[in-house]
Amino acid sequence: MKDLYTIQEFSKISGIDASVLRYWDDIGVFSPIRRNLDNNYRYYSVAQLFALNFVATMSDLGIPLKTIAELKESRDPESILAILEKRERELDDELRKLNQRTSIIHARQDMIRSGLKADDAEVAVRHLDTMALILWPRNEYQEGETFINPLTEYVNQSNDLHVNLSFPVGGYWDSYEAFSREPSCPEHFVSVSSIGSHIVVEGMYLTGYARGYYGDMGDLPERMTAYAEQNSIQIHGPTYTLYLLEETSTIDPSQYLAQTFVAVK
Amino acid sequence: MKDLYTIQEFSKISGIDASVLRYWDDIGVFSPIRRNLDNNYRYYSVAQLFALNFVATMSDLGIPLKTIAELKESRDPESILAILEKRERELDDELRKLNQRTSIIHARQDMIRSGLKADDAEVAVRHLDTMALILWPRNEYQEGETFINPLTEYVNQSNDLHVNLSFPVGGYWDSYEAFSREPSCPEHFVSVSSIGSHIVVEGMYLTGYARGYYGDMGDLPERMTAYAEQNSIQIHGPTYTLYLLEETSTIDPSQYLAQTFVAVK
DNA sequence: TTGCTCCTCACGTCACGTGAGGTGGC
DNA sequence: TTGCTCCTCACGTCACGTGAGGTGGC
Repeated sequence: MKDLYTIQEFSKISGIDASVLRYWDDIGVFSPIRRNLDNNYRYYSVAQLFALNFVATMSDLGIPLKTIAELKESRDPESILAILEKRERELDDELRKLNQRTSIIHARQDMIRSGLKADDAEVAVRHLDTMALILWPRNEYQEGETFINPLTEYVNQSNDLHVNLSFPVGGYWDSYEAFSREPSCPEHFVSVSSIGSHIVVEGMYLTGYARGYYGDMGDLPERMTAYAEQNSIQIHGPTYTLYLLEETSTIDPSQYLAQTFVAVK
Repeated sequence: MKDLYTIQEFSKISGIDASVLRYWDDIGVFSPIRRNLDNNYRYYSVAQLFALNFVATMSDLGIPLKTIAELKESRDPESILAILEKRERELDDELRKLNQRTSIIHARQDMIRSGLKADDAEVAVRHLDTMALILWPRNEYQEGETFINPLTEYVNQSNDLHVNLSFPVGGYWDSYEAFSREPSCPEHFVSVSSIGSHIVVEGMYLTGYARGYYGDMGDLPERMTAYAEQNSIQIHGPTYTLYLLEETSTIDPSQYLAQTFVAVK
C-alpha cells in the first residue's frame, strides 16, 4: 500500500472522477494532502478516503457543496442532525412534486389512449371506471361571454384556487338538460386528477364524442338525445365533457376530441 | 376583453413570469403573436393561452424546452404518448433515487440520535428493535493488513457490488469470540439500510460502546466479557459493531463512537 | 522522440432571475 | 418633467464535463 496517490490513482480507489476531485479542490471543499511545488501535481493519502467519504455522502444527499465546505472545519452531531432534518423536509417536498408529475402523466396517458381508441361517430352505453375529478368553482357568464372568460379568471387566481392546468381539463353540468342547452358553456370546469374529491362512480354511462375546438360540440347533444330516445334509455345526473385530445397532444384544433358522458338509470 | 396584451398583462392572466416569457421567446419555444416594429414591444393574444398551456404543462412535467420546441410545429397523440412514457420512466428513476436519499437520511439520523444518547462507559443488556443490514462480501486479510485494505478494494469495485458508503457502515463477526479476538478486523462490513436482507431480529442484546477511531475498540471486549461473566449472561450468535458517530458527524476522530452488540440467550 | 499523466484556463450545460443602461408613451 | 413599462444585453446560478494548449518524467 502506497502512502501517496496521484489524482488518477485516488480517483480509482475512491470512485470519484478526477475532474470532480479537481473541482472540489478548486472550490475548497476537499483538497489533496500535498502538492508538488514544481509541477503542481496533486497527491492524496488513503486516510483522506474518509474525509472524501464525508463530502461524497453529503453531496449524494443533495446538500450544496458550499454548505459542506462550511462543515469541513467545524461540525458536530447536533449541527449535522439539523442539516439532515432540513434536507429531509426538502426531500419530502421534492417527493410530493415528483408524485404529482407522475400522476399528471398518468392522467394524460389515459386521456390520449382513450382518444386514440375512440370512434367519433359512436354514441353508446358504456361501462366507465371510477374516476376522481377536481371541481372548480361555479362559472358565472356575462352576456355573450364564452368559457374563455371564467377560465382566464381562474388561471389568474390559480394560486388561491389550487387550479392547475397541468391536469387534463373538462366541463361539468348539473344536468343533461343544462348540457344540451349550453354545450359550450360548462357550469364548472373539472380537472382529471387522482387527488380529486369529486368522484364519478363506476357504472353505465351514455357516452358520445365530438371532434373540434373547445366548446364546439357540433350535433353531439342531438345525437345523444336521439340515441337515448330510440333505445328508451333514461339518463340522469350530472353530465361531463373531458377533452381526450387537445393542444397538448395535437396541433390541429379541428382534431381536438371531447368525450361527453352522463349516467344511465 | 382586449385582443392584444402587453407582456405584463399576459404574464398576469397566464401566471407565467414576464422574464420567462422573454426567455421562451428568445429560445423560440413560445413567441408573441405580434411585435411592434418601432419599439420591439411584444403583444400576445388570448388564444395564445392554449399554446402557452402546452409549453407550461410540458415544462412542468420536466420535459426539456428543446424537446418542447421541436413539438411546437409537429405533434400528434402517438408522439406525445411516447414522450410521456419516456418521461414516466425517468420520473420512476428519480423517485427511486429520492427514496434512497430519504432512507439514507433516516438511517443516519437514527445513528446520530443513538450516539448522542449513548453512555460510553455503559455495558448493559438492552432491547434492540429489528434492523435491516446489507452484508458485504467476506473480508480476506493478508499478513498485517488492516480493515482499510478490503474496504478500499470494495469501494473500488462498488459498481459491481452495489456497495454504497452513503449508508452508515459497521462491522460483523460470526461469533463473539471472533470479535474479541480481532475487534479491529471485522469479517464482513455491513451497511445499515432498510433495503438490507440481513435482518437483526428484535430482542435482548448485550451492548457496549467504544469511543475512538475506526477499529479502535479499546478495552470494550474485556468490559463486555467481564459484564457477561459477572451477570451470568450467555451470549451467542453474530456480533455487530455500528459507528453511531464518525466522520460524517464529528471532526475529531477520537470522538467517533461505535456500538457493539451480541444477542443474549 | 513517443506516450502518458498531469496541469491550468476557458467554455458549455439548463432554465431562468436580476440588474444595467436606454427608449417610448402618457 | 416624472413615472411607468418596455426593450436588449450581460452576468450569475450549480456542479460538473470536455476540450485546448502546455509541461514533466520515463
